Amino acid sequence: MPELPEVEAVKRVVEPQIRGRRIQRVTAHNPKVIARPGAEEFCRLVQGQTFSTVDRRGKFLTLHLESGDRFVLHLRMTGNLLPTPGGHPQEKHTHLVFTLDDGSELRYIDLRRFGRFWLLRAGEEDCFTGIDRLGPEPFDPAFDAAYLAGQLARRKRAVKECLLDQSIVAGIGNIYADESLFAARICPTRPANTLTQEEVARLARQIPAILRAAIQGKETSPEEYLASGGRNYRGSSFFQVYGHGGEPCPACGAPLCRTVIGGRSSVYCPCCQLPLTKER
DNA sequence: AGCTTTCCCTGATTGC
DNA sequence: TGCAATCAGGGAAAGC
Repeated sequence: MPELPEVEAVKRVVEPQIRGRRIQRVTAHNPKVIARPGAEEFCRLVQGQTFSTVDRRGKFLTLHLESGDRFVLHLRMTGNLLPTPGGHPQEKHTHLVFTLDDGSELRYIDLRRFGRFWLLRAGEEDCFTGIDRLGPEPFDPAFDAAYLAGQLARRKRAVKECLLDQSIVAGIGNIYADESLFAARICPTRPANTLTQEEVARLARQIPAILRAAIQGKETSPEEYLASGGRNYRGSSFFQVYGHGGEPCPACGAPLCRTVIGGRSSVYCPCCQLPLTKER
């Protein structure tokens, strides 16, 4: 489940491998991963173009082409973007293959087929992908305690659900929502509008800190990335609470609670992240 | 506008 | 051994 740090890791490892490479051919094994335009037109328009830079915004990647055209890509749950040498064995669930001018390939692999590609022409405004509806990047100076307080104050839903809302802040998924709330010592079920100023300030500070640390931990080489099939982010030993329900809290030793919030599996410490009490 | 529900997908796991 | 039910979850869309 790639979130901001994993998508950033993909950007960093993929960009230098495709930049300046000309696309000789595009093969769409599964047309459904191409949301716009149709698969046939997509392949025709992209063929012969040359890759330029790669950008990340929230969990979206934008692969720029030298013409000014660009792909937008969302990996959703199980998408992988994998540069491979020519002749590399093809994995199951490979939906899209870009054959490059040095014989290497850029492949899109996605077990559950939730991921999507969009092609936008040079200068074309993006009102298709959802990037235009994203909230600020967690590293943007605009994402501060005052902004977050304003967003949370008008919502009654659980604070964790708000962190998962991409229009409030971009890039957080289930893992880093739990990790950020643990670091800020806030119970994930707390109604968003009941957080104190201090709690909001802690959360606004911890979110970028947790994500920055995760990005640093995701640094990978092209060889290592290829060997993992583009799934090097699967490791979870790094996490304090995510995936550790029932185990002792790393801070206080109390058993971590597992519950479901907004349909998402959630883990928190019942001792460090106290639920709302009457005094508050 | 905010919130809830449903849908899209397949592999792993569980139950009979 | 085999088959069905359940779960995992990011985001769009529809309905309240």
